[in-house]
Amino acid sequence: MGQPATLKKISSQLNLSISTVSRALKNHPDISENTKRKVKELAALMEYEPNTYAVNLRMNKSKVLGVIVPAISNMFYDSFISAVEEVARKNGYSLLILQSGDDPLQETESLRLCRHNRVDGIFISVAADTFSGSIFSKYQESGIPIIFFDKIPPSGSFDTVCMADEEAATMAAHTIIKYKKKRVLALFGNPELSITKKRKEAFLKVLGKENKNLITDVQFCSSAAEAKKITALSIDSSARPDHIFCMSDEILIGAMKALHHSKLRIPADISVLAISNGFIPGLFNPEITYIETSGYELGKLSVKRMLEYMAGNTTPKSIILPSRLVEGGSL
Amino acid sequence: MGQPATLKKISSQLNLSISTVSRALKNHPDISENTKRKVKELAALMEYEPNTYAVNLRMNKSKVLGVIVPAISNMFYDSFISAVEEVARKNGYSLLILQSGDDPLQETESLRLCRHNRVDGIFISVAADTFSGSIFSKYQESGIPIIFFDKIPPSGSFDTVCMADEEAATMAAHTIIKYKKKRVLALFGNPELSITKKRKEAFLKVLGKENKNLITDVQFCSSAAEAKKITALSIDSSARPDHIFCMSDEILIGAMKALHHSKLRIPADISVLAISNGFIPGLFNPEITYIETSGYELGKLSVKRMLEYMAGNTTPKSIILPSRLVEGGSL
DNA sequence: AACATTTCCGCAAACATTTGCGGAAATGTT
DNA sequence: AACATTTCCGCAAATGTTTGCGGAAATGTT
Repeated sequence: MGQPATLKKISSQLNLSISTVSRALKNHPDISENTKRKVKELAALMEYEPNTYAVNLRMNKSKVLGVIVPAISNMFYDSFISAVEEVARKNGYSLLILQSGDDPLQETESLRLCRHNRVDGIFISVAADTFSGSIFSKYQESGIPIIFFDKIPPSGSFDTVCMADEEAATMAAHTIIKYKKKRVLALFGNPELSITKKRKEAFLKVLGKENKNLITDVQFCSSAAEAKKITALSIDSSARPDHIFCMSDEILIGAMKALHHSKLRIPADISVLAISNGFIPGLFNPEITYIETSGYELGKLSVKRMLEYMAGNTTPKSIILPSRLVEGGSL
Repeated sequence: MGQPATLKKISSQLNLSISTVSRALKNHPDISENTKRKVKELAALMEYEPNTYAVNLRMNKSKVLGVIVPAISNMFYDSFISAVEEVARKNGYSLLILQSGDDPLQETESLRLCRHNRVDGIFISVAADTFSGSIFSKYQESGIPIIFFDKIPPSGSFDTVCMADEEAATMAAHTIIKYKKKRVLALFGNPELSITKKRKEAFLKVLGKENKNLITDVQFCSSAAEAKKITALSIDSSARPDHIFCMSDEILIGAMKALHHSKLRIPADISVLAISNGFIPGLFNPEITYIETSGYELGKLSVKRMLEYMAGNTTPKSIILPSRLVEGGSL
């Protein structure tokens, strides 16, 4: 394996033209079976591998998909990326991965990098502070398909693949009512995110009207540490909640740390319900009951939509992944 | 943002040659400040972005690094990738991510994809079943630098960046002795992996000679489920261990599930010590004492080594990341 | 004013590939 | 045997850059 083989080298060895070799390797009908065989044999021997850059330059496409997430080191995004990688690979695509670090500047920079690397499509879960969709519109106009997943821009008509946020939150609320809880501490994430808004509204819509004698304390926390602090404060107060609802894994982790510090028993003294990717709830004792929002499934759906889009179906779609209740022992 | 701008378009608008525009944008001394200014202004206006493929083709390098891991969805590899992305980005590199799924075939295929995409360097943690380093040697001969991290091939002289496996295991053993444990259930991972071998040997080296009246039960488990089963069996047996040592996060999770099912108290009835990336131990109550092996730090070291290598320092190096004990409440 | 030097820029080749077009040779049709 | 058709292959342009080389114009030196 010295210098990589090229069409030129193969062609000169066989006294053929470059174009003939190129066509032979792609089974072009113009080329006789005989020469095809000879070319393919030599190509295999020389471990020929087409130069992606020349191909991409010529074809003006890259067979690479960009993925932009706030952070790679996060169970949800991991499973998402993992699924995307799997399906993408099967369809001949590779993945370029960028983190935005929840920073709009770095997010824009990542978009630029995607364009710079001429990716064929972009998956993006927007940073917490991304306020406007204008940047995204600009990229879409330039023809490169963008699929938004999980966290989507607040405005604009884009292609989105989301959890059934309303459904999950509604399901959570109904479950809480079913268990006849009296005082609920409801922990939500960053209030600026559409995902938070959607979940909160759906949650309150049910708890507000269906149940008069249920007190709901809604709190926002944008980190596990904050969730821990708020939970600790709440369970030490005179009006201790008998239930905690956590909008995400991160929040669940914070809440559980606070609960561990107290001597409260789950679910006897206080019950817990979360919306989660599924991994974290299983680590606690008892396992936490949760409403599943699978990053893995979301990933699969996203690639599927992307391939569809690239096949020509470009009218914006909003795809929603249904959720389901997974019983643990915390409720 | 219609059709992407090219040097040609800029040059024709300014009545300059392509080469002049190219040079102006790179501050070549041959070009006058005046034309430089004009060119740069128009380039900015047209949102010119050099076509990576043309550049890569011409320069024969890609500014992309390949990362091959058994699975993306794994706390350790996440944090590793996260660190690599951070540092790589700062140095102008992007990341191509592939999973091997612990499958040697897919691993080879991933290597092929890296070559196909003409990456400038590869980071790889080998699949469990990768037996020989011959494939890797072949790639190295072709000039593309490969850095092995965490799980490295059993033979051959390669560039490696590893945890201080011996040190960590030795530290674990000494800690166990210090706490005067009598019966230890020691859970290790896949026995075929060099990382398992190294940790097991170092661990037994200490426990074997320094302490005669300490019984060590060594078991191998290649999944959390298996670890759970083995732990459950062990703690139900007549000779119940008073300590459990877990070689990895995955094993810790399995062991803890078994412990949760029992009524044993930690650390009163049974103590726990793990080698871990740091995230999982903090989720339990009490938090598990662990010896830290930071994927994040490993990632930083790996990129550093890669850059060094690409700068010309190509004599193989074996870099080791020291470990430290993090006190929880499980011991 | 004649020459040497510097400043600034363009020509053209090269990177590896794809593909429309044209054309020679072989085969088929009267 | 003359013509039409098919089979098989090469020419050349195009993709967007980078860069060695050469050369005209401007400036500097006697």
